[in-house]
Amino acid sequence: MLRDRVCQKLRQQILSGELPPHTRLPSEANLMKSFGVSRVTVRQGMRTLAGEGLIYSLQGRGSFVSAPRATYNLSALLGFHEAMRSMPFNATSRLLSFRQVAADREVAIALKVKRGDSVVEIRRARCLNGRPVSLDLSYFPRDIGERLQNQNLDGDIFPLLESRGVRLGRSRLWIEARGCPEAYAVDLSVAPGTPILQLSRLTLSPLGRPIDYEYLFCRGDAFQYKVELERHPF
Amino acid sequence: MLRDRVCQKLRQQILSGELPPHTRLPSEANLMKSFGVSRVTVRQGMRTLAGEGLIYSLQGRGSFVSAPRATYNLSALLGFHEAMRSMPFNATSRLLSFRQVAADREVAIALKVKRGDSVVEIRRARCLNGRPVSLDLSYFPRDIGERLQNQNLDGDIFPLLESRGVRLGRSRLWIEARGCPEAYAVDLSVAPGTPILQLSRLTLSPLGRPIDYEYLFCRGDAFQYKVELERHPF
DNA sequence: CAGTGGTCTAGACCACTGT
DNA sequence: CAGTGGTCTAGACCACTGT
Repeated sequence: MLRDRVCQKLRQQILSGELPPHTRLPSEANLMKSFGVSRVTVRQGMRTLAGEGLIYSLQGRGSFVSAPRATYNLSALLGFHEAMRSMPFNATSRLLSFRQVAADREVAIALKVKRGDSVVEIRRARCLNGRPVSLDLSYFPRDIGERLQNQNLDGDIFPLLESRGVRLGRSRLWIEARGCPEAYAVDLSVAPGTPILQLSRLTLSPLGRPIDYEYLFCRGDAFQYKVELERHPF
Repeated sequence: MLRDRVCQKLRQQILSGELPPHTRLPSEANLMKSFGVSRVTVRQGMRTLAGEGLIYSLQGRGSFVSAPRATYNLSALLGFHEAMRSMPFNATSRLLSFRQVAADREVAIALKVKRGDSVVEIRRARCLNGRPVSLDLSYFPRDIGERLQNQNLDGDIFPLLESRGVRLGRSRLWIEARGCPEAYAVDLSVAPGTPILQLSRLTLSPLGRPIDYEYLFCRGDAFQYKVELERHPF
């Protein structure tokens, strides 16, 4: 179909990052010419992309690439790629480092190990449409972290752990807003001090053993987070 | 706008129940004539309604009224009307009975009262677009149920309770499929034995006191239920 | 076969934005 | 003012369904 050609071309350019967020798309008149189709057909294609959340239009000004704002349902206990699978975004991860470190106070308490005990730290950057949206710092008890050694960590860790015999149960989540620490500013492409969301998530085995304590430093403009809440916090 | 006239007229007919689910709408050609608009305008209106989930189209056959299939997020601890507020459906409730009864075994355990103790029972029918979708049986400890006496129970009970000083905390939910009991078949407009969903929901105060034990007998074709799950039940 | 929705064209007038 | 997206018309050809 003609309209699909318009969709696919623009979608590819957006998902690849070639057209970054808030870029103006060619005008409808230009798209008519370059694709050799009528205006209705151009508009049907644009409407499809708008429905996917990839573009938005402003009368008198033009159509623009949306900033990806995926809904990340944190209570479903899904990894980043699992959660993004149903979204019209191109989700990628990049392993930054994998090392053994001494547990600091917070990590030690969360993972129920002694302060200074050796734990496995994994740092990864998550991208949507080629732009960084979050930085993940995960800490695992040593015996569990070792099962991830020499694995491909560009995907989700949860399914990987499960395939290696680690069962997951429930997780607990804390959310706060803070200024972006200098150490993470470059990887997130924001200025230090920019308000970001920090999520801390502890995932437990079905029997309550700590499996993973994770910090996510998230650009606030990238996600909508969803957490099922009690009616009133108490 | 012309297309809005098409939308509004059809939407009103669907929400009022005048056009029941699976009814064929007038053909696009007929709508063009009766509204005096072009085909594109008719189709834009139809697309809006399809986006709202109110109609669906089959090539070569026609366009039809959708069966309302709302997503009812049960874990959010919302009442029926609260949950439906964002849906394009016309949600109504009807009080069937309000009485004091002796607690049977299951209710007594759930509400932590003695078997045979007096509890308040409220029976209500819930409708979407004028058609019955579920039958609710709610049981309250007597002191709480009494606060609902002489209240308007056509809306949600949760906000009503809260306005009368009862705080709600969390709820637990059980789901099962069963044949529709004869006693409820008429109110649900199904034949006895038709597979329906039975939900049992116990709602607790923030301090863990049982507030409400509720059975929902739901037509399976009316809802999509959503419950956040643990990764693996255990 | 007649009737349905799916796709597409060429053209019009409009409201709105920015210069 | 020129350029943008928003709405709408009249008409065409098509694939599909049911008789």
